[in-house]
Amino acid sequence: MIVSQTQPNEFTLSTMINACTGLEDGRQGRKIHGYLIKLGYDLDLFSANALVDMYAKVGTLKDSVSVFNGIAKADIVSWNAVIAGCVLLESHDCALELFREMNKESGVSMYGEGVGVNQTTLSTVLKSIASLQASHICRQMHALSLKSGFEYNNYIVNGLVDAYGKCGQSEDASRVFKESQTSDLLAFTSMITVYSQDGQGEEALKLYLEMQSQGIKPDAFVYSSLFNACASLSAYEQAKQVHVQVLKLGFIIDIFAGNSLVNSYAKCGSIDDAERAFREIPERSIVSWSAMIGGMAQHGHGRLALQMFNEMLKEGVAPNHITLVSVLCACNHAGLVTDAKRYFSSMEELFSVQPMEEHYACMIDILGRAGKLDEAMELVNTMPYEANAAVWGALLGAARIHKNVDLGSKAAEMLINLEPEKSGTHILLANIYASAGMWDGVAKIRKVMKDSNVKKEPGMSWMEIKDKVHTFIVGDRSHPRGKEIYAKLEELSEPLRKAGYVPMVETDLHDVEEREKAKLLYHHSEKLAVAFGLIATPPGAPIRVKKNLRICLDCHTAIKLVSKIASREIIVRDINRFHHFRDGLCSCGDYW
DNA sequence: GTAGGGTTAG
Repeated sequence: MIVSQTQPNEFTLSTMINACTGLEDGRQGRKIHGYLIKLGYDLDLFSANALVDMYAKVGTLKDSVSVFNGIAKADIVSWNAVIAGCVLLESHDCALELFREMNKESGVSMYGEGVGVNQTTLSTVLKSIASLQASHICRQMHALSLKSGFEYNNYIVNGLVDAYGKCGQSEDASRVFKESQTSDLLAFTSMITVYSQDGQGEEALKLYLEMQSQGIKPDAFVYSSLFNACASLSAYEQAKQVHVQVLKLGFIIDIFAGNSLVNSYAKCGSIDDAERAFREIPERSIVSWSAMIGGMAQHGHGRLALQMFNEMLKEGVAPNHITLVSVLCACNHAGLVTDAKRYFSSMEELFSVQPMEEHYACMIDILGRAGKLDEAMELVNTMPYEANAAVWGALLGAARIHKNVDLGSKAAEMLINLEPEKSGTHILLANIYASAGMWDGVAKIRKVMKDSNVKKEPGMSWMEIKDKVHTFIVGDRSHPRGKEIYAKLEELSEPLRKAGYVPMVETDLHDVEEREKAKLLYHHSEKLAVAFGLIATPPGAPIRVKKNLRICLDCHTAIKLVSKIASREIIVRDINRFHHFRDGLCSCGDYW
């Protein structure tokens, strides 16, 4: 019997195209497309939609759009697929444009019923909104989701939480999340991520507990965000606990969570734990290396950071622009000016990374800190960028260290123009005036701050004991062990005085009486936190403190002496870097 | 048939 060969029909072929998409075989997909045309099936809507999807995922956006444009009567799946293609290839404006066009056709069009939008459409478009950080459009999409009754769909909830979060609207994200009452893992992850990226580490950890109490099983995504929450809180014990849970759950730690863990331990003040975590990552990526090098830089271990960088190069890993910022940063914190110059001038040739604004800012900071103010200014004048706040900030810092009133006032003026709301500029300038004995200048700044209503941003410090984070604000007595803390400071005042500590009352800009001022200064948040550390941890244990601003000059001096008097290692993470106080000295070498 | 969450610097 003769069996005639069966010709594939359009159903078979569209199924095969989907298979190619799944197998990421774009070449095969293209071949089948040829078949479809040859057999005259290319006008079949199912096949065309499959092609739009296939080209977007394993071909080119151009081909995807071209097939889409050839569809006579695109249905909602065609639109969703082509929009998803734009999102996938990060043509977010294109995605929004198509979405608008699609809406235009939502009414009664020349083909009759419009295609409308469904949950898939909104969920896809929300991703573009997140990437573009378009908060205005996000609000519109939210309204549209409510109008369409999609607010309880997990994809939509997750999309809205994510988009609001990326647009910097964490309160809206949190409202959507709470109202949805979802128990979806991805929505929880998005919300936890929003909190941790918004500096609300406590909220992130709380939500993680709630998630567990609901019996939702976490995965590696959740942990990478959680480690970031620990990093932002500088919560070392928390990071360790979460790390133990990851190990217990038997996750072979994935690269993202591993990188977050390295970063977290470094930011929590333990560079040794960070390095152990780093060594345990099976296949280290450029992010792992950058995190490790950046961590060492922040801790002031410049030479070690450079060694790490060389090790990375030996392993054949190419640095990116962030790695090189970290390398320069390492040179900066360790005062390695010559090395920095070498890396800066050869980075393009050796690593094909063109110096960006960040690299210039870093290099200017290095030169300025080292007292090479002329060289720094020359770089400012010759670089291909307009000097930004980072550059003027670096110059202001250099002017403070090297007591250069002219440069200081110039930089401060520029900075106040660029960032009028920040009080730190005024305070640094006051420091410069004070160190030059220009008290009328200090008084003038005090007046300017009062008149222009620039409030000194409240300094806060944190100290973690077991799994609790204790917060301190200047002069605050509400801590349960407040009495003991103040008694400890009182007890320290005599040995401090004997060791040469003189309160630097002059540069304090609080508008209060002189005597009141000395008291305030002595009860700065970082001093309270350190005193608490002394009474709440066993003798000899390191004390880890985090501050939301730069550590103040007076506290820096005092804590150096306390480290000697109390024989304690004291680690303070301020907004810029770590200060390791030991035996009367600080790892920053007093340049920060 | 079309849709979702995570990492490094300043």
